[in-house]
Amino acid sequence: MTADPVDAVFAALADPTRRAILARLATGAATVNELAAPFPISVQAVSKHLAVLERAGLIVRTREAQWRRCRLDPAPLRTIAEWVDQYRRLWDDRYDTLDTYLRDLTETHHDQTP
Amino acid sequence: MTADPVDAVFAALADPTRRAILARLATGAATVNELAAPFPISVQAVSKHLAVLERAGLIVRTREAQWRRCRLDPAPLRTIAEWVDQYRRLWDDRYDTLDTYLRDLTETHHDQTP
DNA sequence: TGTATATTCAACTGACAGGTTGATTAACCC
DNA sequence: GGGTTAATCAACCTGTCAGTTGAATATACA
Repeated sequence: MTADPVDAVFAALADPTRRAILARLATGAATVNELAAPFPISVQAVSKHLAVLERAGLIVRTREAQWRRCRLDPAPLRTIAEWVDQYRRLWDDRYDTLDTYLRDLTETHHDQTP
Repeated sequence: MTADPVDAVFAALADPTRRAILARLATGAATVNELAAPFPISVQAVSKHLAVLERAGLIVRTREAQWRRCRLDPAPLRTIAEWVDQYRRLWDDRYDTLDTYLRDLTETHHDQTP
C-alpha cells in the first residue's frame, strides 16, 4: 500500500542523524567513514542510515577504490518543497487572496507577489 | 533521546493516511468520524493518527458537544518549508548569490547534531 | 432515566526501525 | 600471497508503529 516515494523521503528525514548527514553532504561528497566520524554510533549503523537515504533517493553512492563516495541528490528535497508549498497559503500572508487584494489596493507600488 | 520537534513533524508526514487527513483538513475543519469515513481502517486507527498529528502540532482538536472538531495548524509546515529551503540552492538554478548569503546566515540555528 | 452516538482508552499482534557485535567482501600496499 | 583498511552483510535485541477488537467515557435526545 505504501508505494508513494514521498513516504520514503519524509521517513528518511524524520531521523536527526540522517538530517545531519545530509547537512554534511551539502558541503560536499564524503566517504562512509568520514560521515560516521562525528557520531557516537557504529560505522555499521551509519551505513544503514546511508542505505535509507539512498533508498529515498536523497544520496547516490559510487565506488572509488576501496572507498564509497556519497553525494547528495537534492531532487527529492525539491519534491518535498513542492508538497509543502501546497499549504503555503495557510501560513503565508502573501498568499491570502483577501490580504493580497487589500495590499494591491493600498500599496500597489510595494507589491511583489507572484 | 531526541527532542527536536522537526523529528515529530517529518515522522507524522511520512504516513500517507496522515497526509490525506491533512489534505482534507486544508479544506476546512472536520470531526473524527468525518475524517475516518474515506479510509478502510477503523475509527480507532484514525483517532491514533490524529493523536500523532496533534503531538506534532499539525492539528488542534477542540471539543464541541460529543464531537471533537479537528482543524489544521500550518505552523509546523512552515518550519518544514524553511528547513527544506536550506537546500534550495542545490536544485534551484535561479538561486542568486544574495539569496545564498542570507540563507547561510539563518541556517545555523537549525539542528546539526545527533 | 435510558439509549444512541462520538470518541478515546486498553490490551494485543505483526512488522519494522535503529542499534549492537561478529563475520565477510573488496581493494590497496608491501 | 599476507596484512591493512573500507564498507557491507548477517543475526540478534529492543522499542515503536500501525492496525485490530472490546470496553469505557461523554454528550445529546426521547
